[in-house]
Amino acid sequence: MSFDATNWAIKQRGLRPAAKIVLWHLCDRFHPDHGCFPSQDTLAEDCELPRSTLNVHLNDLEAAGLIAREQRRSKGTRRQESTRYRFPFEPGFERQNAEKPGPETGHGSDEAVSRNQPEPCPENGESRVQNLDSNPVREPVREPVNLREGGREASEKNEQPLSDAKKAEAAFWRLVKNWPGFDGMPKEPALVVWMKLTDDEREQATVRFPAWLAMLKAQKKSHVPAPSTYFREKLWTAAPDPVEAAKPKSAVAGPFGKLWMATRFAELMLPHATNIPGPTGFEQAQIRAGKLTLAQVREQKLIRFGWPAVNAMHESAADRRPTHCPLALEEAASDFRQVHRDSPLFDAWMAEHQRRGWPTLDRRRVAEWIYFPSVEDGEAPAAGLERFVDAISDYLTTRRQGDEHAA
DNA sequence: ACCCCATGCTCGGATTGCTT
DNA sequence: AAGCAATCCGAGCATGGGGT
Repeated sequence: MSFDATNWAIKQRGLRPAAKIVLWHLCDRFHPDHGCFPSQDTLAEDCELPRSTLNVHLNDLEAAGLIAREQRRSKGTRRQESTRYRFPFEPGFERQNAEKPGPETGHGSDEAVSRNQPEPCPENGESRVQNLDSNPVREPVREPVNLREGGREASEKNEQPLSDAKKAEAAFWRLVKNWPGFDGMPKEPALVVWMKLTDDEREQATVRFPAWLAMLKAQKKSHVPAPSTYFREKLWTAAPDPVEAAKPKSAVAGPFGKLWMATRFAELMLPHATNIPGPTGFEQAQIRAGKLTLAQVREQKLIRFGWPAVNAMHESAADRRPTHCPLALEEAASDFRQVHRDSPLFDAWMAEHQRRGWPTLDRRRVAEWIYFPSVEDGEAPAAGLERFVDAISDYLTTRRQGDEHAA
């Protein structure tokens, strides 16, 4: 599955609920390297819909330009195979839609570029494949735009806000002039989409472009999506914000695993929150009655409110939901060792928690095996914890500075 | 010839939610 | 409550191919 793809699916608006579910499951079956080709039976089962209804929604999604279907046949046997589904964020999708001549845009090469079977085809109406011209994503030019001299000239001297059309156009050319492979692409669709963005979106698209390119490179993507796709799908939102980029990168980690527990311990090693609520009226009464001491109340409050991030992790873990954990802790976490929840070592760890005033783990709500910093035979948990803290000292320093800065 | 596979499509009926 | 539209569902047929 692809988180990016499902994330994209969930952001689509204006679809019927069931169509959105179909799109989501399609994206769930999408693999960045291999594509997406679930059988209709599989998809229908995923969506808990009958196949007939599934087809209705597939048609809707195709008409909305959110998917393109491509029938496949086995090369050897010519037997029909499950349909391949393409998405707008895939390079092939863009090329099919952008270069196919349309009644309004009028652009496109003479040769067919669709990978669909030539017969039946969109033109003859025997719609076993998509009707490319029904794609509403590609919109007609609403205002004349100068694609050549005007834009380039302006780009040379223009440093003002992107508020009027000419300046926005200039910014467009500055951004795309070095776009990989843009020479051979049609320019107009990209410019049209660009002009529809808000000033703020154009700025974000520009600022984040280098980070986005770097991200593609890191992902070893061989193809850079066309500018029109980048603008239309707002792909820059997937790239780290230059400000946010300074923060540690994270990964999704399951509860009680190495990285999850390392994150939990790292959070506990940070200074606790200071906005701890005072005793409630009931607690004050209990203190007056001698049933509780003020210190006990404060201790309980600290456990409940002192490390909100840890409590949030505990809540997620109760629902078996993972947590985003900083990858900076991964190396230190690799030394963690499994501890059984019914073992004396687990008890010793919880005793260490209590000694430090930390929230403990409930034996009944944890996994059977939990990872803790490695502890030698006869050694107290505190020693293992100390080694872990040493190993992540840089991370903790950065976090403390970050928290101070944020405060 | 018959069956199978994977898909596209249509139809009538049921359900649901909204409006009057 | 009645009417209406949207949505969903199950059944069935068609297409284009392969396998036996």
